[in-house]
Amino acid sequence: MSGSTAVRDRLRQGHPTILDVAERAGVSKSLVSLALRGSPRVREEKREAILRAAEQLGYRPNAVARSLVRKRTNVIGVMLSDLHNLYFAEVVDGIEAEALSAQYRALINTGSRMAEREWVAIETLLQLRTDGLILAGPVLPTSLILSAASSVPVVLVARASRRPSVDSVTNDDRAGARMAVDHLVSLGHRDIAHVDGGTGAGAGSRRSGYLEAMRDHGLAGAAVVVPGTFTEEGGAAGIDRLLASRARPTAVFVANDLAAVGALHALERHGARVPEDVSVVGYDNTALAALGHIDLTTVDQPRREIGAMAVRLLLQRLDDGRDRGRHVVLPPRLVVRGTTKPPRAGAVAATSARR
Amino acid sequence: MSGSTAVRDRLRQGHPTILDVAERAGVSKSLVSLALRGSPRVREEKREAILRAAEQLGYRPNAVARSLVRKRTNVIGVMLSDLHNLYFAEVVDGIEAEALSAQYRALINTGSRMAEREWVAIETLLQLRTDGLILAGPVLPTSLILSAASSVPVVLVARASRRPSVDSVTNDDRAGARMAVDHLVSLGHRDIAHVDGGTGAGAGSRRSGYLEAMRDHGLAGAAVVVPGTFTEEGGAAGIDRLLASRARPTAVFVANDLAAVGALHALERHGARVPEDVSVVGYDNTALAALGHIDLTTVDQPRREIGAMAVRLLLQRLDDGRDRGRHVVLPPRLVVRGTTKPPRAGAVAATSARR
DNA sequence: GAGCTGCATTGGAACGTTCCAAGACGAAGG
DNA sequence: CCTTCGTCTTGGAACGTTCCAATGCAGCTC
Repeated sequence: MSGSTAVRDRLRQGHPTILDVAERAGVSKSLVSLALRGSPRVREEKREAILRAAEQLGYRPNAVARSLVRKRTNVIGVMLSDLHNLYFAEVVDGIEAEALSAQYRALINTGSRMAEREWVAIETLLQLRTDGLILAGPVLPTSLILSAASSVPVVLVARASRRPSVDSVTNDDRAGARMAVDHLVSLGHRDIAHVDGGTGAGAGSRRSGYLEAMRDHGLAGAAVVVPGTFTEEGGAAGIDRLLASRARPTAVFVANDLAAVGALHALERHGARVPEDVSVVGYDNTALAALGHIDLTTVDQPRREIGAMAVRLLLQRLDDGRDRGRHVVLPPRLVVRGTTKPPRAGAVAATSARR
Repeated sequence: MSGSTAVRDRLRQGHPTILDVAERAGVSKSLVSLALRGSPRVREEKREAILRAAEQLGYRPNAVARSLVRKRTNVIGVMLSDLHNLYFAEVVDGIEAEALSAQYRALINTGSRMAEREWVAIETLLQLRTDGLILAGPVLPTSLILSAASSVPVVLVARASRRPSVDSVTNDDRAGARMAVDHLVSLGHRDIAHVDGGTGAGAGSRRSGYLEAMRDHGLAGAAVVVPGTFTEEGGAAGIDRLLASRARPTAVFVANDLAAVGALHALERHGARVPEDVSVVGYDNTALAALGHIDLTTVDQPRREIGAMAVRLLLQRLDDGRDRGRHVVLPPRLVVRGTTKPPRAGAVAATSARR
C-alpha cells in the first residue's frame, strides 16, 4: 500500500486526482467525489478533511473524466461565423449569461466566414461532445447543418430555418425594414432607395419589408433597390450605382450598419451631406452605429435576448425533451439618431411633382 | 455474443462507439482504432471495411475518451477579455491559423472584462484540461495568472510579463508611440498633445514613448498629457479637458483607435476640423480606423502575428519542453491615413513664437 | 518438420471520474 | 442477545478511447 503510494508520488507529474485527495484525507475516492459535489450525506468532519486535502493539493476536477462517465459535458458549443462582426459579440454576451445561469459553459469556435472552416469548427465541437450547438450566422449548406443536428440539438442564430430538427432565433427583418421606411415616410420622405445586402443573412427579408412598406405607403413607383453586400464596400458601391443611374433620392435605407457606413462615406464623396441632403438608415444597431462620429439611425436587434433565447431553446431540448422545432422571431426596434431628418422643402416638391 | 449485440442495439441512444464499428466490420476495437488513425500496418482490405462501417454508422471519434487516456486534449484554451474589442478578432485569426496547422484546436471563452468572470472562464478551460492557455488582455491579478500557469503553460497577449513561468507577446508600445510623434513632427507639428489610456494595457508605455519622443525632438516643453481611457468617451473627455485648459494643439496622439474616434467627434463638436485644424493619430489600426468615413492615421500592431506567436510559444513549452520564460515584443508600424497633415502656417508660427 | 522472423491482429489495462449496490457500525427494538 | 434500521462509507463497474504486450499465422531457412 505504501509501495503504491510511493509509485504515485514518484510518477506524479500531472494534476492531482481524486485518489490523491482521498489518500491524503484518509477516505475512499467515492466519499471525496460525494463531498466535492456537495452531497449532504457526508459527515461534517470528513467533509472538512476532504476539502482541506483538496485545497492543499491544488486539486482541480477533471472535466474530461467526468464527462466521459456522465455522458454529458455541460458545455454548449458556439460556432461563430465571424469574430470580426460586432453583431455577434453581444449575442455571445446573451448566450454566456444564460448558459452560466443554467450551470452550462459556452465554448466558442469560429469559422472565418468560410463554409469549410465552419465545418471544421462544428466537427471539433461535436467530437468534444458538447451537449448542444449554437450556430451564429453560419454560411454552410443546410445539409451539413442537418447532419450536425442529427447527433445533437442545434439552434441557428441569424439564419432562418423551417426544419423541425433545427431551432432558430431571428429578428423580424421584414418588420424592421418597414420600421425604417415608416420612419422616413413620417419625416416626409417619399423618394427612398434601398441598398440591399445580397446573400447576407436576413437581406432578402429586409428587401421584401422595404418593398411592402413602400407599396403600403403608395410609393411603389418610387421604390428602387440597388444591389450591395453586408460590407463597407458593398454599401459604398450601392450608392455609386444608385447615383450613376438616376437622380439622388432624399433617403436611403441600407441593409446593415457596416454597409450604411460605407454609404455614408460614398455620399460624402459625391458631395451629398447627411442628413441635410440625404437621410440614411442602417440595420443592426451595432456599436459602430452608436459612435458619436457616425451617429447612425438604425434598426436595433435585441441581440442579448437573441443569444439568451438560443440557449433556452437548447435547454428545452436537452432537459425537457422537446423535439418539435421552434422558430422564434423577435421584434426589432427603431433607434433614431443623427443621420435622418426631414427632406428639404425643394427636394420633396420635386419628387411630388414628378409623380 | 449475439445477446450482447441485441442489448447494445436496444440500449443505443447516443453516439456509436469504436466497438460498434468493430462489430460491424468484424474486427477488434484495437484494429479500428489503428485504422482510423491511419496506421500503415492495417491490411488494406480491413482498412476499407472499417472505414465503410464507420461511415455507415456515422461514427465520430469521442475526443473526451481520447483525451482521458492520452492525457492530452490537443486543445488550446483562449481567454478573451473582451469580445467587443475588434483588436482581438484578428489576434484570434492568427491563433486559429497557427493552432490548426499544428493539429491543435483553439477554444474561446470570454471574460466580459470582469476579473471574476475571467477567472471562471480560465477555471473552465483548466478543468477541461486544455493543453495550454492564451490569455488575451486579461484584467485579473497577476497572482491568479501565476496560479493558472502552475498547472499549464500560459501565454499572455497584450499584457506584459517578466515572470519566467508565463510567456508574453506584446507590441512595442513605446516604439509605436514614438512613430506617431515622429510622423507628426516630420509633418511640421510641434504642439502635440497626448490623450492617454489610463490603466489600459500598454497605455503606460505609450505615454512614456510619447514623452521620450517629444524630449528627443526638443519639444519636452510642449508635451502635454491629459488623462483618458481606452473608450470613445475617454477620448472625448480627454479632448474636452485639453481644450478647457489651454490653447488648441495642432496635433493629438490618442492612446487607442476607439478613444481617437471619440476625440475626433469631440474636436468636431468644438469646431475644430480634422485634419485642417488638428491632426489626430490613434493606435492599434483596428477595423474602425480603416473605415472610409473615419480614415484614421494610426499605429498598426501585427495582430495576426501576435496570435500566431502566442501559439508558437505555447507549443515550444508543450512539445520542446522549454521552461524559461520568453517575452516577445513585436514591432508596430505607422499607417498614415486621412487624419494627419501639416499644420497651417499660422498655427506653426504661433507655437514657434511662443518658445 | 522444427525453429525463426515479421506482419497483422488481439485482449486487457489504464485514464479519472460517477454511480450503484452493498458494507460497517452504532443505536433502537424485541 | 439477535434483528432491524439508518447513517455514513466503500469497492467495483462503467464510460470510450489508446497503448502495450502477446498471439496467430504465413513464409522462410536449415
